[in-house]
Amino acid sequence: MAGWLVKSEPHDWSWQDQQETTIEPWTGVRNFQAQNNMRAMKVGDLVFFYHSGKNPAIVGLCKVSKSAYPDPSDDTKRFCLVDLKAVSSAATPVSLASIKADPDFQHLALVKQARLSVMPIDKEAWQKLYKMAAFPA
DNA sequence: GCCAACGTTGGC
DNA sequence: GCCAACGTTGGC
Repeated sequence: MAGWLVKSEPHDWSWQDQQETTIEPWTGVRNFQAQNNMRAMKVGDLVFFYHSGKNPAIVGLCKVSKSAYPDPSDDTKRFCLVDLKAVSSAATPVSLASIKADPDFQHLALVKQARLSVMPIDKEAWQKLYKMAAFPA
């Protein structure tokens, strides 16, 4: 199963905000690589919700509730977005520092490409991160 | 708040 | 089509 990670700046859109809404159109992705990743998402795929900025960490788990469709607010018609739904909160947020400190995670785009805001997470890394975050069943 | 990394834009 | 300049993101 494919796993993903999306970043959000908490002052802009936080995990708190995400939980208080049912479905959130994931707008504002204006990077082709990130766009390509979003287009590869399927309904039901799970997505880590990551806070950038101060105390960067994986804080929550979302599910794709609608796969990529054109962003109606985009005049250039170049960009798509997906809808995300909050699933559960990490009992133990996984900090970027701890991810960087673990040799198993050195290949992740999160470590190697700081500026990419939507990225795939391979199965092994996903399972380990999932355990570390201790999501309630 | 600063600075490094990197993606995008635009001139040639 | 290349490359320099610029803007933005995000970690510290």
